[in-house]
Amino acid sequence: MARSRAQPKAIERPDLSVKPRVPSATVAATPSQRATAGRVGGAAVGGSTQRIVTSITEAIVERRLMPGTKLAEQQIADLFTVSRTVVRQALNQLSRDRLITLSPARGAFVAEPSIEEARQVFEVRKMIESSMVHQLCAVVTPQQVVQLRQHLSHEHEAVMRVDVAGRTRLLADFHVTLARMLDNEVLAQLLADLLARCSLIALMYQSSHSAVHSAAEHVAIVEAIERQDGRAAARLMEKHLGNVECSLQMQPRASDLAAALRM
Amino acid sequence: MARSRAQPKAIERPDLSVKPRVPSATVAATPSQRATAGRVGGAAVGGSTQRIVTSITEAIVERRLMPGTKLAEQQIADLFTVSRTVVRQALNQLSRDRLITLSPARGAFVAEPSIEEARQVFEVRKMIESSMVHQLCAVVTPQQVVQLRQHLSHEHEAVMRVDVAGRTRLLADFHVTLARMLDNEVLAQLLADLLARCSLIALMYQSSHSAVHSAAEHVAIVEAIERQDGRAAARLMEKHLGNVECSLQMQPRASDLAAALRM
DNA sequence: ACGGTCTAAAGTGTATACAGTTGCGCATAC
DNA sequence: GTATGCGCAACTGTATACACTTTAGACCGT
Repeated sequence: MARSRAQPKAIERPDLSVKPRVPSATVAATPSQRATAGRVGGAAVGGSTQRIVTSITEAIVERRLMPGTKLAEQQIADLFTVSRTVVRQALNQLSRDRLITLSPARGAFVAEPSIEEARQVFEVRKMIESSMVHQLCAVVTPQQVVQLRQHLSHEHEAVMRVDVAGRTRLLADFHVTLARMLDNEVLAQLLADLLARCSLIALMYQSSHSAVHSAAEHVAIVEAIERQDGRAAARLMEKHLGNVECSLQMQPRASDLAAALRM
Repeated sequence: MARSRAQPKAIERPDLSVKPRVPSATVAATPSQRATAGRVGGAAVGGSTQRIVTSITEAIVERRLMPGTKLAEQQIADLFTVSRTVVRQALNQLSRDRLITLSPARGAFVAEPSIEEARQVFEVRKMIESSMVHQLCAVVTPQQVVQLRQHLSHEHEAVMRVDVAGRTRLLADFHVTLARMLDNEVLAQLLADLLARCSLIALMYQSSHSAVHSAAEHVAIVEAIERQDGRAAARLMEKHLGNVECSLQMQPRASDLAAALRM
């Protein structure tokens, strides 16, 4: 064996498994799994690639892979028992999703979004989501309100039982759920993309904006939607996102400091 | 040579060249050229890949490649004198940009966005761009107004001299220019992405909404911005996009008919 | 002892080789 | 003459091989 390929299957893997999990599955599943999505029975072309993308995405969102971590191709290839070719495809997709950054000839690293980038992402989210809820108010159905209320109760449960991973996912899913209610897949995917980046941002700048707070604001938004009060809903959404953003900028934290030293 | 590789350099290439062009270069240059962008002197890692992405993107936007056209890997590899490995990377990026669709085990084809998808894209654009101009009105500088006026005059010139490719590019650039004025790269890239898709949509459903009309509406928008009248600007932008969209849906045209027959 | 340079190992970028699948054409049977 | 089945050619998907870049460790010079 010329290189480091040899291990029978996996050695010292940091838990890059593909778990089924709760029946939400939106955030981690969204950014890249659109490209070569289709096909069920036969080939499953992007099958291997997609499996890797999903695993790494989940690993990043769930904080098992910290920002700045190097992702060596051969190492990943060994973990998943595929060739580097497939791994490279996956890394390219992840790079497009802004979850990792590719440094030419040096390798792939888990992204470390800057505070400026965070600001921009939240600004875009405000634009999109305030318009979104505004429009939703005009066309929302009673069933959809019920669905939203159910989601809120799920959020509440997750917060209560201090299920960090679960509540993070649910809090993000809330926004995608709103997008899907407008029957606009383009919007939903766009937002899902931004939310994945937000997950990374949130865990870099350790949001002090507690989950409890977010959940409460979600409740207020849903109430405005139920009243079909578009203006209020839009305003609440903007405020909500502003709060989340503010609680980030407060602390240019450890990980960022480390990044600074590295420069 | 086992396969069809043999031709010295290029044979019967359908004009996939990389032209410098006018100093705008935004639409075609935007969607994918962010991933492995950096580096100037040495390696130029994505260099080859990026060259292919750019060429194909331009070819699609400028109607040299019609929707539904098959893009065979080996053929492209021969044209650019690279291996299929590089071509596949490029095709993956293009697929992520929604400019082509990858059919597993069948190959890559220039995308044929559906009318429904077109509707969704325009809806998202309305959400984003109306908020965008609204915000811009609050922070716009005199220099920026001057810049916008210059852009308008370029549009006017292009329309006058019936420069189809140029005017299409400029009309799209107008929107990206607005985005960049908010100092929000995330927003600009997002919008550029949507605009590339719009180019494809526009040339599939042959917009009857004449360029003259669009240019006139752009003028009205800039005037509102100059007055710093956020409400008016947002309303005008929504109306503008609505007009463009409407003029598409009117005619489910030839290409779409062909697609229908193909099914 | 500290700093610089050289060398070797590791890792990325690209090309090639191979295996599996799809699609098309031809031949044969009805 | 038409329809159906078989076989071959082309092409995609994946693995492997090779070249070049980066990087870290050792050795030498100051």
